[in-house]
Amino acid sequence: MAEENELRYDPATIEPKWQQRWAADPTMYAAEPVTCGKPKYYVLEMLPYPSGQLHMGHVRNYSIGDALARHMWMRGYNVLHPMGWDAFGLPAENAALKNNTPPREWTLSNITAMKRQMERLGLGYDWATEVTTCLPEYYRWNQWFFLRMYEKGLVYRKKSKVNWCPECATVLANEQVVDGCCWRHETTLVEQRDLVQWFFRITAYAQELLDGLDKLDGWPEKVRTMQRNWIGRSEGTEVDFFLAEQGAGDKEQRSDRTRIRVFTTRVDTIFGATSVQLAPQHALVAAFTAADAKLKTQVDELIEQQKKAREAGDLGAIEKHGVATGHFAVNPYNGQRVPIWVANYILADYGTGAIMSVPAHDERDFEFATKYGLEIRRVIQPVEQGEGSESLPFLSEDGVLVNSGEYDGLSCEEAQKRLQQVAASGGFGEAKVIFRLKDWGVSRQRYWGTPIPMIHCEKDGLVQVPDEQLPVLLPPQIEITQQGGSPLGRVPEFVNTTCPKCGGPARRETDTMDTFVDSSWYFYRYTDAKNSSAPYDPAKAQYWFPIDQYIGGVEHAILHLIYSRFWTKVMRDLGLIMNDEPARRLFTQGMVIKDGSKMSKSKGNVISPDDMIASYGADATRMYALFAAPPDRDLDWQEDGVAGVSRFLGRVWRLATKYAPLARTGRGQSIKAPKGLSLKLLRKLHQTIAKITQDFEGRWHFNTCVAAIMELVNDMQAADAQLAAGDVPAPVMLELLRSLVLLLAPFAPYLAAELWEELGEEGSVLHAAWPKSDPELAKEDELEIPVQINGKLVTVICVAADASSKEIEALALGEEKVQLRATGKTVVKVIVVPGKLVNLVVR
RNA sequence: GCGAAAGUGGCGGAAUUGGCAGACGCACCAGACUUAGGAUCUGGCGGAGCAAUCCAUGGGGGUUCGAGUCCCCCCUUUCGCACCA
Repeated sequence: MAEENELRYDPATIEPKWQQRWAADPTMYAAEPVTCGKPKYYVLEMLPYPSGQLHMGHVRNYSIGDALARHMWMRGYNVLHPMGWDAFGLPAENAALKNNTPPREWTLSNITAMKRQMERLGLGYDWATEVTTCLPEYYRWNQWFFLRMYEKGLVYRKKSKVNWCPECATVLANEQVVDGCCWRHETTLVEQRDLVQWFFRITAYAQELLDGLDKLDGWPEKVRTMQRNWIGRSEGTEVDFFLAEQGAGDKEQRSDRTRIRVFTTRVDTIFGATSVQLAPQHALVAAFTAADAKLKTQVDELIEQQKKAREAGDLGAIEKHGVATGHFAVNPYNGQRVPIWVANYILADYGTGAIMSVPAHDERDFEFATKYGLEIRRVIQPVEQGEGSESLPFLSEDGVLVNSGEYDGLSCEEAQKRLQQVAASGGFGEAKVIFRLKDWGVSRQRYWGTPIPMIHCEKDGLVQVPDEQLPVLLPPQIEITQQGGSPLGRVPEFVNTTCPKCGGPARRETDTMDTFVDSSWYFYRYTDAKNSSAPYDPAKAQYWFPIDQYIGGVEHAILHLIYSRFWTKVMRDLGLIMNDEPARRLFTQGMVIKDGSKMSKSKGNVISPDDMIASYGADATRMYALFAAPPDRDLDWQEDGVAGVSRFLGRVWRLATKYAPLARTGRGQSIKAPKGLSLKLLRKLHQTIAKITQDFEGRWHFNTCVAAIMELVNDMQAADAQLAAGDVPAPVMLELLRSLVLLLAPFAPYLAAELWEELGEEGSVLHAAWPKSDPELAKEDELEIPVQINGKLVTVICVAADASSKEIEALALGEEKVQLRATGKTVVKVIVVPGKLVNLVVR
């Protein structure tokens, strides 16, 4: 029995042994000083929220990052591979409510548990640079940045309609509203409330955020497209229509008139404007309805329709309704009076919340005008009359103006320029670029977040907390309740303070910051995590940045990844870094699914990493996560597959332990002109090295890397009888096993460490040099190449690797099967692709 | 509706530049060893056929000596955007 156990791969023994040894050396995964002279490599996985449990998505994410980090270590790079915790946020407060545990305790104990899981997985992080965002030593720098940004005019406060999630009892950023619902509560409709809020002026960087995307060629096109859409740049013109008051005629002074500013991308069609459409929430509508109860009812109906559509998550499909206000507006270009309508398809928060309606040249306006019988006036004629060019709406900008007074005959493009100039000189409009991107609302009426470091003084107004008073600490003892308003507002010791300017009594700001502030710059902190006098040393950040490879889920394509790009640009403008972008390359891994759908508690299809590790070990679990699918695709978790990888690791273990004694005796001897089995296996080895090395450099198809290692092991195992008979000399065996272990090291670090020791190697496999493929050895001397007739496979011939086309052709034509098929026919053409195939065209 | 990605055995997937379709693994079948192991080893495993062969990469067309790969049309799935004026 005991003897049998020895012949068995037992990760439950091997892995904890190494885990203990590694834990005893905390510098094992530490980066070297910036002066070390090695090229640097910063590999980063997105930091997790400390929910208390790693899920398979984490395991996959970190297995990819860890394999890359280990590979780069072995390639001789100075590697920074850190980990931290995105530790502020609502779940801690919910847990506090449920279990009566303070958020801080709950969060910190979750961190301990998850860190243990990570260590059990054997992930190579330098814990000396660990960042925990809920600790004062971190969040004080959120406050510090807030103040610097305030000083630069990048932080401001305004009363505005905000997205309010009744479930979270707090405000949400635009980015956190998904289909009109809360991103955390997918069925909870977000309400609009009027609140005074703090904002970051991300729109100041809108153009740069957009332009930067073109240079981020190491990012997935998908993510760049999503960000482009989100930023939503649009070039056009703002034009003032004037309210034509009843009876006022044209006598009134232009300056006294009420302006209705509209935004349009097609000012060239303005002579075709037959109405002005206002969003139901437009300020002018409020003025109209105040004097018109019937209109008010109708407008309220429109607002209700919009709300319902939002609820259905389908604002785009809303049926267009509108109501005429009875008021009129004057087109500034031709003085024409057009009716003012209110319509449910006009968005209050885009552009000016008002449009000119040109039914002849806009699909939506056409639909609306048709429905309500509004005039449709063509003002653009196609350059070339073609089929369909006469039908309306005519949307192309490839045309010339008609029915447009002095502008007739101009091309659309020319007309746009001219009309913009006219508007500007006439003082009733201007060329304008607008963005869909809105400023980032960061106020949250929650407890578990970074306190905003501002003070309200009756005498001095808004006053910054002086730097030397940072951090503004979260009060430790607080009763978490579900009632609305800022929880900090209920803690008098927190709220009541003195004004730093006048020394008089004052009140602290009680809002906390959105947790996306925390994750916008955490990766800079890793470079200098213990710094207590600055967020980080700019020299260290400059050495490490940009991040060479960032790895995470595509769900952060907008929120986190746009905020951190913004933050990087702000820090650059504060002189704290030199780079424009945080990460050179971004990799978005696919989801881990089970039976075709996302793992979730409600579906009961959640696979626990702990269970997998307990059954098959960390190596098998990690390796399966890399083997089951290419990393950018979704991965269907199949436990039988993990068992298969575990069996494979067992084969490796048995093979290596069986031949390690022989291999050890080969140390120091050189391999001379290998032949026969030695040559065959060495050739396979060097092909495998080349394949895997290449994959790490570009494609990242780790599934085929693992498959390649399996092929190598299968070849060795198939030769077991010959190996046992001593057909392969000791130095060759050493080369084979040593390289096998090195290739395995990024994917199965525990087994690699164990076998490295078994082979009698000194030092850690982590810093052993990655094997180099010898192209001479990898080259086949004989090739099997297919012979086709008219593209159909007929036979396979064996030729020398350096055979000429003529030789190959002769060989192919001499084949019995070929002759049989070719009799009575003419060989029209012979195609020989050296090293690939022969194709005979016969007729 | 617009845009992107994808569609290959019973399953996950491979085929990096147009060149032997199905590597590697799972599941399954047969056998060996032993006999109760989630063990190991050997062999088989897209379909039809005794076979030679033929048919097969969502469907249809095309380019080519040759197409899973390139082009056109269509279908399905997933994701993103969706009255953005």
